Formats: sequence, structure tokens, C-alpha cells
Amino acid sequence: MGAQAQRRPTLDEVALRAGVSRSVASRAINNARDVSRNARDAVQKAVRELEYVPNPTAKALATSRAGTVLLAVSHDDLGLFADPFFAHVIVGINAALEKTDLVLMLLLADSERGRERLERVLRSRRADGIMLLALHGDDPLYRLAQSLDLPVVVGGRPIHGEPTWYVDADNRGGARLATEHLISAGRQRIAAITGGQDTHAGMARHQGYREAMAVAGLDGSRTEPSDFTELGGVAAMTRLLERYPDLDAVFAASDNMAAGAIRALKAAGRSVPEDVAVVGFDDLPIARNTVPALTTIHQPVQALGQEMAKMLIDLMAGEQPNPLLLRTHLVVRASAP
Amino acid sequence: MGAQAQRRPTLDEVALRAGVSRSVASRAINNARDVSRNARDAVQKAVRELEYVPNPTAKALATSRAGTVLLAVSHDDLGLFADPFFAHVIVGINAALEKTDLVLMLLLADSERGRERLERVLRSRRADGIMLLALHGDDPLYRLAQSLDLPVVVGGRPIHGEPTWYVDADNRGGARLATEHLISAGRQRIAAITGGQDTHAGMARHQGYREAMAVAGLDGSRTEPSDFTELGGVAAMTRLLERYPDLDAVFAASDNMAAGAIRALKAAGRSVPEDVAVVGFDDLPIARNTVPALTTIHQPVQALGQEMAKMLIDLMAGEQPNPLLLRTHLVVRASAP
DNA sequence: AAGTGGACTGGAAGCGCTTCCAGTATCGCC
DNA sequence: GGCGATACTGGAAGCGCTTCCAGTCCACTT
Repeated sequence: MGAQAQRRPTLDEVALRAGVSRSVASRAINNARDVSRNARDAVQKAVRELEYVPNPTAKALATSRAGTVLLAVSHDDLGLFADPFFAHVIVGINAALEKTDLVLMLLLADSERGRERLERVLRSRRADGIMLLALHGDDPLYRLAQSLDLPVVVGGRPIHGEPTWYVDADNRGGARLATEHLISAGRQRIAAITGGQDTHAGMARHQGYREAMAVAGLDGSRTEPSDFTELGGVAAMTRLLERYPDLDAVFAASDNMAAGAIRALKAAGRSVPEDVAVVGFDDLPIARNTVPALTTIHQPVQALGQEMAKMLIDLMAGEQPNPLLLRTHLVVRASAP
Repeated sequence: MGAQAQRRPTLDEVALRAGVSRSVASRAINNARDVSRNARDAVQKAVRELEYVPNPTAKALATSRAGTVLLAVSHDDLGLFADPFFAHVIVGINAALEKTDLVLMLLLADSERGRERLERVLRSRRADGIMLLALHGDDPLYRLAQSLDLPVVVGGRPIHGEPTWYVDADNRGGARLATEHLISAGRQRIAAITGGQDTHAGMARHQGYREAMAVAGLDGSRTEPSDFTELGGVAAMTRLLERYPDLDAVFAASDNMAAGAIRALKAAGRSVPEDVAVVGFDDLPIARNTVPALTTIHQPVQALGQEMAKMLIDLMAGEQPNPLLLRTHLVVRASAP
């Protein structure tokens, strides 16, 4: 460490040096009103000379605003956190926060213990606002945050009780897009592998598929439930082939499941996309690494994070922003040209 | 929000209700000494009844400890942050922090603006300790943290000036492992695609390769520099094939480059692993999705995060832990059986 | 010349907690 | 029974900042 533990200058010393009172110095620094041009200049000079940096803790105590926002991820399986999805969300959040003085706190809760800790952090008001990610069903966390009178923005939507403020990808629209792409390519017997129907995304993507099929007057009942994972995709595809050996296309509600489906199709001797076209959802890196590369629905994950943070900032400023649905788009690759 | 903004109970009220003075209440809550059994019980009861949660800001001000640690990622290309590497590190850090009262702050700095912000956060001592990730060369951040007299733990090692406290994977050992595997499989003309030689990992992996080759009495000069990316791997492999058309194996210093190398080899009509065996480094998810699946070196990324956090905690407690090198191991898949 | 409003100032009271320290019970011991 | 030692207690002084509020000062009106 080396350097002697030098005491940092306080506002008092700045004021002293600038020849003004502490309150003036404070106002000058937070550029509030009622500070003369002279005083402001003198304070700025003193700040520079002393290398003064305000003590955020003291400020927080005085204003009772922590100056932080919390990103909470509550999920039993943190392996899921490894999904690039989260990283992109965080990059987006970071970008939005960069324009402010807010600092991001991150809390992952996988265990009961972790959730208690999260609850304590919330209750202690270490953060002025909270962003919730990957809520399963009716996560108690949401209710807690609500009851604590803290601004909450949810990324994605929990299944029960639509939160007042959320940012989500347009899952239903994306699934329609995917299905319509298959239809317009002339496919007729289009099956779907659905994701966990205990998540909003799982349901919405299923619904989008059914809508597109209905609009085209096709049979939308060839569906097989699964769980968003690659292994789940393999199993679901295998079952689909047994039940509907004549299918000519599959919409999988996640890229991981789509990758699994491709593996199962190949194992069954079907060629992709000739015999069976496959479309996924998410546009994860894996979509470029399947063979053939995966046609999929891209969702703007980074924008999701950014909009979540923006919405939270608005909320903390007392505004009443509207929930946001982010547009998705089709990325055509080889698995469904 | 609904609920009226109820004022939270303060320590004073707890003390009043428990029939003790505030200082006793404080000591009871922080279970310090000089509190009678009776007093302690009464305080605990009052805490429960009032649902008292201490105000961390006030505590921080009084003790001048923020109760937080910062994870700072300073890198020009935040696309790199999407790498599951970071997510795993964070999961590890989170796990170590869960046992304490420390909260994690996350700051990504890609722009100059972001770096200034990071510097301000450090200077303001919003965090009691800092973990640095992905330092390129001699990041000024490290020096700053040092000069601020803040405990710093570096994940990975910057190229210049070994930091006092770091946790790193044993890159050199891993690269030796990889190369030795190829050698013991009977390969003779083993080339290497190296990663950025302005990073410690890039250099150490290069060195491990050379050592293994030297020990076996083989020519370790067939190397081609690259940049850790898949595209870089394609280009480097292409150049290698031009220069050494007879090579029979490649060690790529990252999985991404290895994936690129495989693509380039296939494009050149070489079969993997028959004509050319390939070994990567990192054991990222992509290693399972290449065709053939990639033999690679696994590094314990989650443990890396966990150990970083543990080391930082020790450091903040005034201890002097030792730098840590985490063992890597070989994962054999199809690309180099 | 006195009065009025506006622009600015600075003393002082907190924000909720920790912790020093002087003080008071309580105890064992000879 | 009196002594010091020990175990506890609670008042009070901060930690560094914001912000209210009672003033001061000045430039204008009428």
C-alpha cells in the first residue's frame, strides 16, 4: 500500500479555502441556486486544488438517497446466469447508468440464504431502486419490493400479476414472425417446441406460434412442451418425430432447444433444412455454431437492460413511464432459408 | 406504490422499547461485548417487534467503511464482457460474498467517460475494496487503486509489474498440458496460435507451449500470433497452413481461436482430428458445439471469482494473503483424442 | 430619503449510527 | 464490612454532508 493513509479533505476545508461558508460550498458543488458567480468560482478552485471528492456516504445520509440501484437476479439455477443474456443486460444497464451518478449493485440469489440476504438489502434501503430479472412465476421478491415502496422495474414479465413497470421483448410478435417465416417458405406441417409454460416468455412464444398458424389456417396443435434447454430440445424433438413423422418444420422457443432439435433430427436421419426447417428464438451465440446455422428471432437484449435502467431512473425521478415492449426481428440463416 | 411511506424505526426507538440506552442497543445488535444477557434479549425482542433493519448508510458514515466491494471491468470492447467468463466470475464472487455483509458493486468502463466515472467512484471510497478484471497491459486503474490505499485484487495478471495480490489460472501449466497431450498422441509438427501478447495470459500460454515442445525436443517455432477471437483464429490458421503445410496438430490459446482454426482447416480440406488435431484453451460452451467437439483446457472460472473475493476479504481484514494460481486441467473431446 | 424586493450568505439542526469515556452496580476477597 | 476489580451502562461527541431559515446587503422604486 505504501502511501500514508491521508485524510481526505472535507467540505469544510473546501469552504474555508474558498472563503465561504459550508452551505455555500455545498450549493456550489451541487450547482444549486443562490450562489454568486464569485463564490462558485472560488469553490471550484478550492475543489480542484484540494482534489476534493464529496463523501457519498455522508451525502446519502443527509439526503436519504443511497445513490445506487440494485440488479437482483433470483433464480434457483445460477448456471442460467452464465447465459450471455445477463451479461448483455448488464452492459445495457451500465450504459444507461453511465450518464448518471448512480452506481450499480448486483445481487444473485440462488439459495434461500441468498434470498434472505437480498431481502435484507432491500429492507435496509441500500438502493434507491431495483431491477428484477428472471422472475419465476410469482416471485415473492417482487411483492417485497413493492411493499417497501421502492421503485421496481421488471425485466421480462412474471406470469402472475403483470407488474406495473416492466421492459420485455415482444415474445409473441417474435414467435409469430418465426412461424410466418416458415409458412411463407411453403411449410405446412409446422410443429413447435415450447418453453416452460410457467414463464411469461414461454407462454407468449407459444401463443405467437398458435396465432400465426391460425391466421394461415394451419394446424397449430403439433406442440411438445420442453424447458428451454438443449437436452430438453433433443427429447422434445424425438417425441415430435414419433407423433408427427410427416412434419416439415419446427419452431423452437429457444435457440438452445433448437440446437437440440437439430441434433435429434440429424440422429433421426432427417436433413435440415431440406426435410425439416428449424427456427429458434433468442439469437444467442450458439445460433451461429449449429450446423446448419440457425435461423432465429433476435431480441435486443442490451437494449432491454438499457431501457430497464432508463425506466427506473424515470421512476425514481417521480415520473410514470409506460411499460415497454421491445421489437424483435428475424435473422435468416441456413436452418430455414 | 400504494403503501404510505412509513418511516423506518431507528436504533433510538429500538433502545427505547428495549429499555436500554442507544449504545447498548448498538452493541447488542453488533454483538459486541459489554452487554448483559438481559439487555441483549430485550434488544433482540425489540428488533423483531419493530422489524428494525439498521441503516447501512449511517453505519458506513460512523465507521467509515462502505460495506461494499467493487468489481471493475475496464476494457475497450465490452462485447468481451458477454463472454461467459465474466458471468462465471461474478457467480463465484457472489458466492464468496454471500457469507458476509458485503454488497457487490459492478462497474464496466469501456469509454474514457466510463473510466473517469470509475475513477471518481474509487476516489470517493464508495467501496472498501476493489477487484480488477481484464486489465490490458498497464492499466492506470491499478495504479490509481494502489495509490488510493484501497485493497486491490487483480483477476488475471497485467503484463507489467506483477500486482501484489492476484488470482490467476495457471495458464502456462495449462498450455503445457495441452501441448503434452498432443505430443503423447504422437503428433510431431505441432503449431500454435497465440493470443494477444500484450496480455499475461497470452504470453503465459505461449510460454507453456514452448516449454512442452522444448522438453520433448520438438520444434516450437511454428507459431502464429492472433487475438483470441474466432475470426483471428481463422486467419492465423490459414497463414499457418501456408507456412507449414505439413503440420499435424495445433494448439490454439483460446477456444474461440480453436473454433476458427477448425473452420479454416475444414475449408482447406484437412480433417480434424485425423489430419490435424486441435486443442483449445478455456473450455467455453463453444467447445462443445464445434464439430468435432473441442479438446481443451478447463480453467476454474467460478473458483477464480470466488478466490478473488475471498482474497479481498482477507485483505480488508488486514491479513496478507498470498497470490493464487488456480490449477487447470485437460478436457479430452473429439478434436484431439 | 425611506422603503421594498431580490440575491445571496452562513449558522445550526439534523440524517442514524458508532464509540469513547466517565460513571454506577455488582461481585469476590481478605 | 470495606476494598478494589469487574461487568455493565448511557450521555455525548462525532462521521461529512444537506438544507432550513433568519439575516445581510445591495440596487432600485416612489
